[in-house]
Amino acid sequence: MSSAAKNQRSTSRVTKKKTTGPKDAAPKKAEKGSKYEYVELTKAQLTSVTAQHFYAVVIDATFPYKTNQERYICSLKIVDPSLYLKKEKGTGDNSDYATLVLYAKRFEDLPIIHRLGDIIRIHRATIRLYNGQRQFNANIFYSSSWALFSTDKKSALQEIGGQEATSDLVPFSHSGKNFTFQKNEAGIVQNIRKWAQQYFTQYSVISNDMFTALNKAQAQKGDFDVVAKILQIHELDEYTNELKLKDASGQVFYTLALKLKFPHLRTGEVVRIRSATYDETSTQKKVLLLSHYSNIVTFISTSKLAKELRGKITDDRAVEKAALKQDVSLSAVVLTEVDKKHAGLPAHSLHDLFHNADSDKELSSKDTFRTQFYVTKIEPSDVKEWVKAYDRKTKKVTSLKGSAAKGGDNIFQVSFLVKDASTQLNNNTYRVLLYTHDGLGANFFNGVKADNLHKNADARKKLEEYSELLTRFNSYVDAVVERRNGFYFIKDTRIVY
Amino acid sequence: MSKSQQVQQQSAFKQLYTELFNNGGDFGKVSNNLKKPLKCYVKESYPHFLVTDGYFFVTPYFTKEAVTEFHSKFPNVNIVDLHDKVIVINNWSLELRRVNSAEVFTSYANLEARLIVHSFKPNLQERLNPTRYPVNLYRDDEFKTTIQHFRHQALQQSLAKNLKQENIPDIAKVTGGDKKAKVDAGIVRASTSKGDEFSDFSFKEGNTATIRIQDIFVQEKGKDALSKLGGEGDVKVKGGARGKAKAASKSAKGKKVSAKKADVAAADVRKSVDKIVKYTPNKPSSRKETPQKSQSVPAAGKSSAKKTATGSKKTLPANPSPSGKKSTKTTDQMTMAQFKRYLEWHEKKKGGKTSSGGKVLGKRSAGKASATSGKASKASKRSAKK
DNA sequence: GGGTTTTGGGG
Repeated sequence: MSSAAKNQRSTSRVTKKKTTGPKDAAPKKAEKGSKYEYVELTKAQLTSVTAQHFYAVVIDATFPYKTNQERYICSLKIVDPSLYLKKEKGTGDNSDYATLVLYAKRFEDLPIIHRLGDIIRIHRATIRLYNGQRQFNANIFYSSSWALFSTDKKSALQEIGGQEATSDLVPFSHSGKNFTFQKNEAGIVQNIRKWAQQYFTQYSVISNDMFTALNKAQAQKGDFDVVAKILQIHELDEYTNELKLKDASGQVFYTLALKLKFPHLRTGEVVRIRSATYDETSTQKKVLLLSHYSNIVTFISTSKLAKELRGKITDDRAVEKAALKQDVSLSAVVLTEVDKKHAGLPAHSLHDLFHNADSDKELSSKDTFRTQFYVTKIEPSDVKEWVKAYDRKTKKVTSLKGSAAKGGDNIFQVSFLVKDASTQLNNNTYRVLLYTHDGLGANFFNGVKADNLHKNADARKKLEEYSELLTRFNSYVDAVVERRNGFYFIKDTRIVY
Repeated sequence: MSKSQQVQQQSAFKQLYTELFNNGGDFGKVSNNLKKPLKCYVKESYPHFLVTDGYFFVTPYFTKEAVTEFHSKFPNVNIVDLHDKVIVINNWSLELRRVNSAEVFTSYANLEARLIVHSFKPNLQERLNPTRYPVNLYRDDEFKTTIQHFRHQALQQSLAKNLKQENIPDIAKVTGGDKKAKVDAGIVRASTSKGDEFSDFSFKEGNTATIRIQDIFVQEKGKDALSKLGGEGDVKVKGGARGKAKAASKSAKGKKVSAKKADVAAADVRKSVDKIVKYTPNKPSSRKETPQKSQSVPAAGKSSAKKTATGSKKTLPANPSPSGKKSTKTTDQMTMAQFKRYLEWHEKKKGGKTSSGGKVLGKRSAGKASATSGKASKASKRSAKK
């Protein structure tokens, strides 16, 4: 009858307290087979006072939030093969759904939805009609329980290595200490998973009536939902990421997303924001405000909507171009782009690169890293000395100053004194080198080659402008660096402004 | 060098605090037209006292004079019971402080612009209009960025001053193929200041002595009000000086505060009342938890505005504390949940240090804050939140 | 329940 049971919570979340935990995900009462009978959302008896069990696909969710001293809530929108399309005429392919409200005494007892399209199993929920809609209630603090199954191969957290891997029939997270699974459930999970994949492939799921276009955000009275592509994730500080979003309307907005709360977000992905408000106090850039119950979720891989938006929305850097015309801009500008071949290279902070690289086993075993920083100072301060004559045999460099022709090749020999969020408050600055003697970083200055800057006024002027651009406030460099002899050299990185 | 705010900033706090940072922390350089009385809503009064301008909440820091004057003029009103009330801050100033942002949530990147209150009064009858849910100014995207800009300037200035002699690694030195070469060779100290934290700032750090809300609580409810109720009177406050050990020793010295330079601007703060909170057509609002015979607000746009003689000493709140007289009960104005919360808060703090700002409280602080009253004006209503 | 805590940079 039951299989795949685990002793520990399968969730990766850390249970801070150890108070009397809620009951098992699947309270075991009878010893006989089908203890739980799963009903379709549409079949659940509205008149029944008995708790019911079901499997459903999540298409929206709040983040679990505290409402008072003793309660936490998580509200979801769910669908299944019996309930997913509005039947009324003129509603097009607008989605229909039931709501599921889970109540708990602890934050840890509620499900965190990072991705739409995943499957949730509920035991012992009650149902009623609320505002003409089917609403299921699950009191996790009493006897209800939940379990989340990933529709894609890996859950959102498993994809970033933040959660233990599980097989197809094991939930990546569940309430309670234990999880039970009846033999007949395997088919149910596989069926609804397949249905979910097809459903997201054929429909938008998040139909137009379920979100607001960003170019209409300012006119909204209260909060609204958004569907947009993440153009950029800027690490504002140790705890916060600033997302640069753009939706189908073409409007760009920024919003702050706590790293701990939304660890699964990645540049280029399409997301849905459940509840945001227009910030009337931001005058330098468009900003969306989030609340503690706000959520930012991605879509399962088969999502038609996400796929369309990923391909349709592009970054024209219009905001940045305008920002660079101001004396001081509050919009972060990432000046560079790294070669596509490093797309999968994980990023590391300067703290890791300079304070942990020799002590951490993982870090010390690697020599190529992706990293972001801002340049506080550039040496030589005299731009004309950025390019030197280099003798490959003696490894000696010579200033090109003076009329005498120098032998050897012209190379860039520049040192950037940089800093980032992980080192924001300390008294250090870190050396990252742009030395092109071996070819590394040769294209950094976007086409400006290493030439005698004492003579080539044109090149010198461009580099002086880049010097200013690099060291100006709110300018950032996203680079790939290679460690050689304890030094980090920029490579495969190019300024795009 | 500062930004061009083409659009008028709607939040008074954001505009004020931003200007302070953009002017190097010098309150004297902040636009005088912004130095007007501040009318704000008291979002919370204990264990944290927070006021809002309709958009953001910040912590007001009361000087001893402000507290003394308040208690003198409003003998039956507890500062700690001002939750959900409106107050008008007639005399104030701003100052920059270096703090530990890991402990002070109304700060960012170890910097805090503090609103020093020299004189304020309650507008017990006034209700402000509903506004957006107030959020922490120090968590605002643009404001955080403004503070980063401030630090960026300080760092670059420090670097220009301390790293005059350049030192670029020789190519011969970096091409050895030495796998064991350590990366710490790339670490460059920005300034010669002691400690690991960057501290080479040029701004004049504020040092106005203020009174912690916990002390005001004890003053108003009695030194053992808390312990009597099960909590501990000995509470510790987070924040203030940077570094715990440092904070303790520092405050222990109890340095005196020079009352002169103190608030250059304090004196300028007068003019007419600023319309901090947007007023709106009034509509009688009724609050559930505070049974107050709230006067229904006049129909006009501005409203109930009881212009209680602000500067006069005679004024007695038409409608004192809920109980009609100064309350000493710690449970006043609190729901069971809130009560439980503050008891827990005290419980958690006990055993900690006693000082907060790193300054001594006792001595009079800076500036002879002359309470200038603006005319309380545009009143409005604020529907009670649940 | 389409919402507002403090853990006061998951809540």
